[in-house]
Amino acid sequence: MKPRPAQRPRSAVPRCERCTLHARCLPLGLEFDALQSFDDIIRLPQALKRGQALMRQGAPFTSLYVVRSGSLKQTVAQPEQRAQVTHFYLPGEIVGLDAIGEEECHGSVVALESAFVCELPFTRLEVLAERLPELRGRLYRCMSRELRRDQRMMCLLSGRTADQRLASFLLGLSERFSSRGLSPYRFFLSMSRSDIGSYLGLALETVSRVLARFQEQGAIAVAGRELTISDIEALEALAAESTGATRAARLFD
Amino acid sequence: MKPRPAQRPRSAVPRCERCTLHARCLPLGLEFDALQSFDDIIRLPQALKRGQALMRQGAPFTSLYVVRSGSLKQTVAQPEQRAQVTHFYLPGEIVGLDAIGEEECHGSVVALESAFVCELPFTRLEVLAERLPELRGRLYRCMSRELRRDQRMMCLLSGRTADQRLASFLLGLSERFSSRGLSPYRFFLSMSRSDIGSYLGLALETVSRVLARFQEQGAIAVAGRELTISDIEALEALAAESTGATRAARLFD
DNA sequence: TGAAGCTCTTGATACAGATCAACGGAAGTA
DNA sequence: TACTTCCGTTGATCTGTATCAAGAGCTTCA
Repeated sequence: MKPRPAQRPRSAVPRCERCTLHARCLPLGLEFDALQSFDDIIRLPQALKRGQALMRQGAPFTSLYVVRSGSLKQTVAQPEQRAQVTHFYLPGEIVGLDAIGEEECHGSVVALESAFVCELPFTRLEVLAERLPELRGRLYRCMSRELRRDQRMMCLLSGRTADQRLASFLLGLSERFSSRGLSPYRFFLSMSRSDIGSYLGLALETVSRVLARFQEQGAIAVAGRELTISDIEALEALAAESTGATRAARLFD
Repeated sequence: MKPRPAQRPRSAVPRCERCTLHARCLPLGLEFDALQSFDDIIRLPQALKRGQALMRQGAPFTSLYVVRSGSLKQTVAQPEQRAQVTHFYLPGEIVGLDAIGEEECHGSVVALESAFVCELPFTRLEVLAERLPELRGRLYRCMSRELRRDQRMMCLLSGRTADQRLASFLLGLSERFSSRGLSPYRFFLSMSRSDIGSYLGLALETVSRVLARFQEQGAIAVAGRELTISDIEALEALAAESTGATRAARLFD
């Protein structure tokens, strides 16, 4: 069942401006008037319950969504293959950039916990972008940044050990939470070990084992899904770890 | 604005229109006038010799490039890590989309063989996109498509065997060549085994061994870098192969 | 013509991580 | 309350692929 957007009158102060995520969201850098226009095309935050789908793979693409609170995962199912987790979305991040220019959604997106998302109907966004160069630039930049992020992920997936993948993953989360004003050292993993494993190309048992080892080594403390980074430098060292592969890399220097 | 003579000289016919790649390139779908404008901002094809760099990681980003002929690879070097191949570019493909919105190039791009590229200075492209909605759409679509491509790659890298990766890689190349009017069954691998291995997250020895095995099985024939797909269905079966992971995936049905 | 570099192939061995299996706890449900 | 289901942990084994090693072709260049 699709959550229904509430109707609302146009308010004098753009809502986006008052949103706590404003500094990290798409309309960043828009002038007051532009922000007002942007605000007008947004559909009010929709609530999602844990496990509820925001998009289904193959469904027609109509809107981008910005996460306001909570978190979501994207999964892609390919024929003859286990569905894989391809993204985790945190507040301020944009869902659906990979569906632009196809008529259909590339993967399914599901809430990992109670969440709110703002809907941006894409055709209206395009019309608006026509007269707001700033917005166009923001959109390009977001997509380009995502391209780089995906490439970093590709580098992580080929060529790096389970330890390195997990350490990088935790550091990445830490940074994302931190830049949202939350603690970089203590946060809640809204995804299961199985989700993490799927995302990182590891078996869920491996995820569990490596986390346990990191804890033994004193880099982190885990209790269920509550995670504490107790020694971030140790974790960074684990992410960069000099392995055989790295020794070989030195030959290129 | 260029004054246009009443009677257009032959040179005013947009070069893009006569380009054999026109049907696959960025300006696809532009009207005559728009194409003319587009043509105006292109810098004439630049020649690259094998091994020559088009971009260097960290260098300032100024232009997108479209491959006219030949092929290139992108490599990303990360500290404490072997440089990894992240992309191969074939004619008609756009280099640099991942650098938009940063000031610097995300990876190095090097010619794998003699190549020609068309340069599109990005600021001029942006100005042009301001008044050509078609072009904007094309740009979004290109970036979005690349996002999906990268995600497919991520799925390939996590969770799939060496055989599946290699088979998918060959099929992907086949399709790209085919859609450029070249033979889908017989083509030249301009990249080394080592490049392929780096791209697919495999050791170069593994690439060599798997290719040899595919040949034994009658799916392909390889002689150095000359590749023939002798049984495309066999290759497709190898790419989709039902492994343990797949059996598990069936549980989700 | 040979020497020096490459790239590619092929064989032997080692190991990281998958898989199989069993169990305990938490959360929801009848 | 007991039952089911999901999630996480831990142990034992197995295997795909990396790594090490050696040699064969191909280019390039002196």
